[in-house]
Amino acid sequence: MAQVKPMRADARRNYERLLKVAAEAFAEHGESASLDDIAKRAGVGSGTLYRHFPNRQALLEAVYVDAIEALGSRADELARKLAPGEALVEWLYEVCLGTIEVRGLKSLLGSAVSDGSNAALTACATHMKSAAQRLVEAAQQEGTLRRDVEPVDVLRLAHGVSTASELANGGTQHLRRYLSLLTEGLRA
Amino acid sequence: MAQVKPMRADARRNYERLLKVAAEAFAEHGESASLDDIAKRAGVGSGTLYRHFPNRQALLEAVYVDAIEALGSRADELARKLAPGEALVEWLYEVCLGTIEVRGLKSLLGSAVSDGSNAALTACATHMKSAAQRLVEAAQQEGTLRRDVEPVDVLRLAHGVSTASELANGGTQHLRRYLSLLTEGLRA
DNA sequence: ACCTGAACACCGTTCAAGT
DNA sequence: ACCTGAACACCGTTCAAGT
Repeated sequence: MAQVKPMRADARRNYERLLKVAAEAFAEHGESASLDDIAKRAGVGSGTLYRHFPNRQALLEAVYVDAIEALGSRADELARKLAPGEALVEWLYEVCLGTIEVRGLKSLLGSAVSDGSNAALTACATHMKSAAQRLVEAAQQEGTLRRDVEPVDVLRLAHGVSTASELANGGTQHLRRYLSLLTEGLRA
Repeated sequence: MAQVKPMRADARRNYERLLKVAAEAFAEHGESASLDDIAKRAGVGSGTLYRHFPNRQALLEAVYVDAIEALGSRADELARKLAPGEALVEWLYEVCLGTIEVRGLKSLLGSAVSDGSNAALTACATHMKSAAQRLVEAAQQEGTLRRDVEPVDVLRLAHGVSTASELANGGTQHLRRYLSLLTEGLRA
């Protein structure tokens, strides 16, 4: 595999400034924060932003890679602590909570589990799908989860539950309840 | 109640042209079709569009009132033909199908069942909610639907199921299956 | 009373010119 | 190799001037 060529010092500095500022901007203004504004706040020409991140999805992915990684690890932690079925339910809860609380994450995860999925987010898509797969297969093995659902179905439905929750004042008051309705339906 | 003042002939003509063109534009380009383009295609200054429809939601609502009315009537038709529980399920299916196939309708129904709901769409919001209420209460009476769900919950969750379905190639291949997972969870 | 369209303040994206 | 920022083609929205 080709080693990634190290960036020039100024390029690396700009890249990191952009990431930092973008994270703040997405947190503040949501997933549709102005890219031009991000470049300006990072003290960088707009072209530089495009050089590093060819589109909004690429920037979103770069900003939230860590959060996605964490969700993946969380799946394994829960798998060690809880029975498979419970681990899946709890993981889905945390995924939903993340997509609601960490503004911008939802858009990214949404396109990650969408079919016409951008090649650029294959990375985080496969990461989420493999985490889901481990929990789904274990729960099916255990016999508590329907056998006719695939990992990607579960992720899409969780995305739907987040969307439904957000319709209530954009909050999380109903998240547990809405999710439990889904998990009732998923039960074997 | 105050009688609505009849519009001047040219105003009424513009209003109708705008509605017609907007319906085409939303169908073609989705709910975020360019308003400026709609005005141009209707042969009207952009200010005229704003005079009749102060914002995008207002225009969306005007375009889809009929479709919403139809969904409401459909609820009652189904209630006459089917057992309460089945009527609710079938109605939700048709609602989801509508929001996926009639581009632009989803955005409108989404904000209709959202809490921070614009006063302007109270009309179609109450319409959908009352249709849902009739089916929900009947099904609860019958004993096939959980008693801890409210009509608005059901509408929000249906919106979530549509969203989940759209993540699969924007199609309806999985709609029945995803919806049935939800209705399993809703069963008393 | 209603319409027009220029004007404004924003977008995202590209690319020639600079270092 | 990378950066800059002007330039372009778009938005939505407002409002003075016209009928």
